[in-house]
This record gives sequence, C-alpha cells and structure tokens, in this order.
Amino acid sequence: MAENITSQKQDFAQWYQDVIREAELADSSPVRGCMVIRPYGYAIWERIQDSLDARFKATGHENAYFPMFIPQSFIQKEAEHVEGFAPELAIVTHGGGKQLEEPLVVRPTSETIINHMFSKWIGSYRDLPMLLNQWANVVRWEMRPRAFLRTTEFLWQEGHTAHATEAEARAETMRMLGVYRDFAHENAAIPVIPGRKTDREKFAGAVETYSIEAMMGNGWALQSGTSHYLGTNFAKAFNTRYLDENNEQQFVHQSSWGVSTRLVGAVIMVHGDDSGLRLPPDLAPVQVVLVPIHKTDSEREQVMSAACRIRDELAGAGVRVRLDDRTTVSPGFKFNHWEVRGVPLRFELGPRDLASRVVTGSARNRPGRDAKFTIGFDSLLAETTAKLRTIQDELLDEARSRQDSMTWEAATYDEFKARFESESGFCQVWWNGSSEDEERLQQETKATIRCIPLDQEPGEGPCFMTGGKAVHRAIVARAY
RNA sequence: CGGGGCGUGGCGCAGUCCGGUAGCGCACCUGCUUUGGGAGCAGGGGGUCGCCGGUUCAAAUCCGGCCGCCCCGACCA
Repeated sequence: MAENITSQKQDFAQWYQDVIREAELADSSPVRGCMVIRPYGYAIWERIQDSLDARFKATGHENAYFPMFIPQSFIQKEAEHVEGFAPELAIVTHGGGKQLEEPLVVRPTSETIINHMFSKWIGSYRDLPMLLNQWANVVRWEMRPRAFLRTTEFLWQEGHTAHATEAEARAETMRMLGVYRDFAHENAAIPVIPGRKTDREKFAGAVETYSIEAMMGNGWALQSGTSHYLGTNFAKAFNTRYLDENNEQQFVHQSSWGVSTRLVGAVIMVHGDDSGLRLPPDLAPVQVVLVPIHKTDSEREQVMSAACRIRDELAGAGVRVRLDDRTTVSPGFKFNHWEVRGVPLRFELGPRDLASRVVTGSARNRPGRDAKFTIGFDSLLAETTAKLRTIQDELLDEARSRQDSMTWEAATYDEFKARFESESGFCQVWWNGSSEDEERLQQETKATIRCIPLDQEPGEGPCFMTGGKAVHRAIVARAY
C-alpha cells in the first residue's frame, strides 16, 4: 500500500527516513547536521509545546528568554560542565567585521548564563524558589546526525529552578520528571520508564540525572526527557547565594530539566507503521479529516454543503477537523495522503452516506476496508470524541504491550550477550558495576545502561557483570 | 578522524567496463474522459552529467587532482 516506504522489518532506519520524507515532517538542510522542520512536523512540535507549557504553568513556572550567545569564560567556570561540552561547542569569533575580544559560545544549554542572572536576581530567601522555563534552540556539534533524534541545532525547553534547600530542589527534580512521564503517557501515548542515570550517562555538571526512557519500534531505547539535580555546583561557580532567615549567606540548590524535538522522533518510532505515521489524537495537528466524494455537480453541491456543516459542528466543539475539498486529486489519493500523515480518524462523505445520514469512518490504527464503520449525523460529535479517546488509549496499550513483550531478564553477562546478539529490547539486570564495566559493556555489545528504574521492588542479587552484591536493577539496551 | 558506498532534470535511477547528438520511472504543465483505496489516454516543459584540469576530431564515459553527501565506528538531548 505504501509504495514509497520501506517496511520496518526490512530496514527500520530507512523506514524512519522514508516516513519523515513522505509525511513531509522535515527536510535536510545545506548545512550538514541541521534539519528544516516542515509545517506539518512543526505543527506536531507545537502540540507538544502546548501540552507541556500548560503543565509547566500549572506547576508554577514562568517562561523567560535568555540569549543564545554565552561568553566562553562562563562555560569554563564549572569544571565538569566544560569538560562535558567542550567537544561539541560552536564558537563565534567574529562580529561586526572584527575579531571579538572574547569568543562567544552558541549555547549548548543555559545553566551558566542563567546562573549569572540568578546571582543578580536572588538576594534573600524571600526570592525563592525561582521557577523559570525557556523555549529555545541550542547547538551541539554532533558527529552523527539523525533527523529529530540528533541534530546539530535543535529546539527544546529548558527549565531552571533555584531553591533554598537540597530537599526542595530534589523534590522539584522528581516532580518535573513526573510531569514528563505524565505527558508521555497521557498526551504522547508513549510508555516510559523513569529512572536514574549512571555516572557515565549523567549530565555534565549535575549531581544526579534522571530520565524517562522509551522503547522504539525496533526495541532500541530513546532518552526522551531528562531532569537534573544540580546541587550547588553552578551556584558555587557563579556565586548564586541568598540570605537566609538567620542573615547568613547560603548557596541555592538547583534543578534543570528538558525535552526536545527528539520527542517528534519518539512519536514516529513508537507509533508509526508500514503505511507511515500514526499520531495520538492529543498530538495530531489534524484529528479528523473529512473526504467528500461525488461525481456530478449536483452531488458535489449537496455533499459539500453537508461536509461544511459537519466540519463546523466538530470544529465548534474543539475538534481539530480538516475538510479536504481539493478537486484536483481523487478520494483514493486523499486516503493515502492523510494515512501517511497519521491522521487518527477519517470520515468519508458521499451520496450514499448522505442518503442514510451517516459518515463512513476509518480509524488510522485499525487499517483495512473491513474495519470501516458508520456514524449517524445525530451522534456525530459524541461518537467522534469517543473514537478519538479510544484511539489514544489503544496506541498507548499497543506500545505498552510491545514494550512488555520485548523486555527480558539476564542473570549473567554471558547470558545477556548470547541473547542480545539476536534480540533487541530492554534487558533487566542486577547492577552494581563501575563506569569501566559500562565501558566494556558498550564496547562489546553496543548496549548501555539506560537507567536504574525508580519503580522497583526492594531486593538484591548478584550484579550481572561483576557478580558482586547489587541492590537495584538496571535497564540495558541499545540506544539512539 | 578510520572503514565502505555514491555524485546524471525536483526525487529515484540506467548509461561509464568498450568515448560518437543524454535516457527511464515518479513528480510537473495542457486537454478530454474519470472520481467510494494512490485514475486513464494523448500531447508538452525541464539536465553546465559534483568541480577543475588533461588525453582525443569527439568525454557523463578514459587519466590526474579537488569538493560534497550517505552508511558503519569514536561523541551525544
């Protein structure tokens, strides 16, 4: 059916690129590693932004904007931070036709500039907590770009908060990880595993890094959001202090957290199928597409008049509905056009439907002619809303079943290696290894420790690599 | 930066070995017939063959140099 899309089974990476091209989500740019986000792809990102921004506001955060140019010396103030980011910085050396006195770093993230400002704005415990977020672009010079998943410039949001105590900052770190988990489950229909990162995978400059990890259709993991407890690392580097109730200077405790346009890649790879994209209704720019069908002029007149009424009724109730009234392409073409783009619901309206006062519907996640259904004009809005809800739930269920069926356990490293050679997915193991053990794991198998899940039964067992006593399990997987 | 592959209308490719007026599919334009799962027929427009140099009567094709892109590895939200 989808003649221009390689099947997932044949070549998942090629399938991913084909879907992005056919659904017109993005295009390559003249600059290697950069990506043009096309209107339909950007519309999905706008839906993600809307959902998250509302959640941030609801948890008391305010949006602000900090500059993209950062004095190079700022990056160098936090030892671990500079070491982590130095290899991937873009640096501006000239401006206004002259060499700059101090080179400017194009932000790879904004901890430094924000702390510079926080140190001016925060004076007393009464100024805390400070809860800010910004929507911005960032640049990290990447060796191996992949559309949406890893591009040199990408769009994201970064939350930055300052608190009086460690407990408050840690609570904020976990609260925002929870916001990401809720967004993933409720809006993106993507099951995720919230967990703690190992030292090796930790953000450069953080005390602790947490993430939500999602499983893609090929069993690989995608880090889909991160939340860091920064401790006082940046506060010390930038002297971000406040006067407490006892008139004593204290460093603020901080968190930062972010998700990026990578989420668009996650939506593609979690829900997509061989016919293209499948969008969860919450994130779909178009939730319902209405395709009119007619032969004669008089049929066309009647069908279009009814179609407009239906569109207005649904749109009036907040449904994102699109009437595809193009006369230059056939209905069959339109079916495929919107299918590739993942529109959750399609309604056909032709003379036969009009005569019996129904639309013929088709859900994107239940393909085939046999799965078509009809909805009477009188119950259109109620049934449309219910169908969208059902599709949203079914996509989450489907993704969850796949994740469950592709999650397995290994007691020893040998057992893991033997099975991982032919089987992807998430492997649960007991873990107390070192960074060196992790290094070896990656060298030998390409898999990494994705996270130590927060939600796990207390217990202990022998570490699958070292054999030593481990008190928690970790998820091992190949990651993007 | 190491290994592999590729540069030919907008996209995907053939042609290169063996030099002789640049082709195919899709897309695009016009007309007629069509329209409930990517319509058919007829006609039409569009290419300095990645760049520079060399060999030759003649180069997409042979020779030399350069550039770019993709895939695999080291880095990563």
